[in-house]
Amino acid sequence: MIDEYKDKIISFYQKNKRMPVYTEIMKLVGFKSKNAVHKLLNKLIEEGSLSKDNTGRLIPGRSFNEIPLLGLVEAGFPTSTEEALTDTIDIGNYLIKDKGSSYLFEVKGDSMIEEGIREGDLVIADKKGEPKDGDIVIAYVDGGWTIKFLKKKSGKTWLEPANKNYKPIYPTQELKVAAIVKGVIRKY
Amino acid sequence: MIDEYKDKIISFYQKNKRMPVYTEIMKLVGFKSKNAVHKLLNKLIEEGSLSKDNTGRLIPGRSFNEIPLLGLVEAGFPTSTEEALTDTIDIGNYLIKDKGSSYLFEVKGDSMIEEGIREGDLVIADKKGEPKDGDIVIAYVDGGWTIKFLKKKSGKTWLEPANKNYKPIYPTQELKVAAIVKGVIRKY
DNA sequence: GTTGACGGTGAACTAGCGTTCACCTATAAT
DNA sequence: ATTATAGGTGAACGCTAGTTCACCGTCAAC
Repeated sequence: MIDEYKDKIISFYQKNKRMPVYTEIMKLVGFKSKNAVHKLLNKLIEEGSLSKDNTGRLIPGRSFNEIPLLGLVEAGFPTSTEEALTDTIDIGNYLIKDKGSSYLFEVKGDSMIEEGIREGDLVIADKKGEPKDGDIVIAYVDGGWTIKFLKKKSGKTWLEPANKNYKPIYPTQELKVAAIVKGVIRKY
Repeated sequence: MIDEYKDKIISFYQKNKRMPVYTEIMKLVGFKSKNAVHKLLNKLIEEGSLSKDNTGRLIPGRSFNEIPLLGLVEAGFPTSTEEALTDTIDIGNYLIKDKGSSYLFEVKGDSMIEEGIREGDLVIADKKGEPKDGDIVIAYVDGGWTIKFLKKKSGKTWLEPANKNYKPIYPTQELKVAAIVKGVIRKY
């Protein structure tokens, strides 16, 4: 019962990007009294699904933005119902450190295929930060944009693909590293 | 100036998982009057960074959860400052269709390497839905959990790795498909 | 049968939120 | 020089949110 209520509140949060107020929860779960809502919320807070910040305002709990991380594939789904669902992750926070300087790009071509980056994948790139040897970067080189490994050695800087069929790129004119790739996401 | 204000409000939202109230915005941006906040918000709403729902409550705009998608890597960063930043994506919504039946697993081993799924990657798997031929699945087979391609043909069902060094798995006892892989994420 | 805990209704109270109005001060336009 | 506009202060106000109190029926424990 209480889990149904929680799910409804979570749905509301997902949909409206904010927590519902008492009267809205009343309608959501079918109560006729704000006091019932109050007691429900206290329970949810007690079990940790929800919390209030220092000003007493309702803020979503972990289960609102995060999804459970069940460990290694080898471990499979936890047998003992409940338990072990401790770890959860907010994918956005996991992938994006510095929002505001992060951008997504769609990958074209197979030059990074051996690194597991395929055509159609999205890569998360951060404009901030100092690119290091070995980083995957979005770079402007010799008149075009590309995604490659950045190599730095003894003062030289060049790009290397992750595909035996392509050759390293030793810039003839300019090599501008615009962003460092921080993550890859693929949807099936 | 106004963009600074917006960034501060966004930061507040990221941190507290809720929109600030007028007095909080006052402190955030250094105003001494709630009316100034009111006028600021009207501007932000007008330019679409923010909005109010039908009950008049403040809800975050697209820029709060989403990050810009700049198109193909080949296109690089837009030259004309501003413009073309139209497309943005909320990574969570992009990857997860049915929250509540979605789980994350960490990949071990290299059996899916040719599909671009590597050790250490996280996969998003959905318990709901009917697994089809060709889907990547989390399955329990012959006493262990694994991630593989699901193959169905003429009444037979088996698993295939994406690695020439491994052989297909024709289940001797049981084959239980527990979840369908909907996405892959990798962090560098 | 009695008691107590649980989960809910209904009503009342207060703090504070969002709005509005009057007013002020630079800066730019005329 | 004058005017209009943008962007801010300060105060006042109505409304509603969250809280609290009194009360009630149901079910389980004793």
